[in-house]
Amino acid sequence: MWISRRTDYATRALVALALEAGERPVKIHDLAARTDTPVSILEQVLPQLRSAGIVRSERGPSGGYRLNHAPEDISLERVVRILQGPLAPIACATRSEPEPCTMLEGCALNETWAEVRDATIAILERTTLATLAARSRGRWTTPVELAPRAPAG
Amino acid sequence: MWISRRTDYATRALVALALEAGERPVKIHDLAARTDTPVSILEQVLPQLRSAGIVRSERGPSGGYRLNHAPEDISLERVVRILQGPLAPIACATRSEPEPCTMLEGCALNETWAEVRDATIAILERTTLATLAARSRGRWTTPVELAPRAPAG
DNA sequence: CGCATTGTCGACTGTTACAGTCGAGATATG
DNA sequence: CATATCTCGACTGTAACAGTCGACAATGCG
Repeated sequence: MWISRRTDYATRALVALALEAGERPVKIHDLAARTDTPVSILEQVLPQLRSAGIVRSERGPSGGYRLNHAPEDISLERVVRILQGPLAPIACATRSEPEPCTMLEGCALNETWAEVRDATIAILERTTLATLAARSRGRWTTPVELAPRAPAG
Repeated sequence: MWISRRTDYATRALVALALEAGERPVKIHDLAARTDTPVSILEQVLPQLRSAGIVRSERGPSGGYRLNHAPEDISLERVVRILQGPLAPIACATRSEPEPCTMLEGCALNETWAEVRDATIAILERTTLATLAARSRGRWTTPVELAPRAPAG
C-alpha cells in the first residue's frame, strides 16, 4: 500500500492524456471528470509533472494540458519516481544512496529488499503510457469493433 | 519506502533467531542489542509474531524467544503479511478484496500494479529465514574459513 | 512464601506524511 | 476589460508511525 493516492490520480490523468494522443490540450476540469479525481489535486500534481517535463500546458481559454513526449517514451517508472521518490521498499535499499545498516551481525535482508526494488523498477520501466493506453482502448472497444471479421455467410 | 521500521526490526530479530538455530531461547534484550533496535519495539512486535505462530516464548529467568518452525519453513512473505497486511502497492490491486476502480474510462493501471504485487510476493515467498541466515553466515565467515584450500606448494 | 527475571498488554505522546481545500495571482483570448 | 484557464503557496484535518512508559502475569529459585 505504498502508491499514494496522488500518484494514482496523476497516472490516471496521464493515461487519459495518452488516449487523447495530444491533438489538443485537455482541461484540468475534463481530466478530473474522466479520471474521477478532485480538481484541486490535479491542480497540484500536474504542475509538478510539468516542471519535470512530462506534460506541457497552455493557459487561457482553450488551454489545458498535453503530453510533452510520445506516450511510448514516458514510462511509469519515471512518473512514479517524480511523484514519490526512490522505488526501494526501505531506505537501506535505495539505489543511489543506501542508508547504511546498523545491525551488528551481517544483515542479509537488504539483498532481498533490493531484489524487490529491481523487480519493481523493471516492471515500471517497461510499462509506458502507450502500453496503458493500448490496454485501456482494448477494454473499451465494443465487441463489434473487436470482431476481426464477420463469419463469411 | 513502504517496509515500516517495525517490520525491518522484526525481520532482523527473526534472522538473529534463525542464526541461533533454536537451541535455547534468546531474550528480547539480547535480540535488541544484536539487531540494534529499541527493546520497547521488540516488546510490541514479538508478541504479535507469537500469536501468529511464528515464534514461541518462555517466561521467567532463562526465558526468551525462539522460532516456532524450522527456518526454511518461515518465508518473508508470511512475516511481512502479518506485520503490514496486503502486499499490493495500492488498494485496487489487493489479491483478496480489490477495491473497485472509480475511473470512468477503463483504467489499465491495476494490471501493472498487480504485476508489481506478484513479483514482490514471488520474491518474498522464496526467501525464507534459512536463506537469510545462510547469507548472513556467509558474510561473517572469515576469509580463512572461506578459502577452499591452500594452493598446494 | 517472597523475590528476581522475564514476557504481556494497553495507554500515551510527538512527529510526519497524506488528502484535500482555498484564495490570490499570472497569462492568454477576444 | 472580462473571462477562462493554469499557478502557487498557505492552510486544515486525519491517520499512520515511532517510540516510551507503567502496571501486570508467569516462571524459577531459595
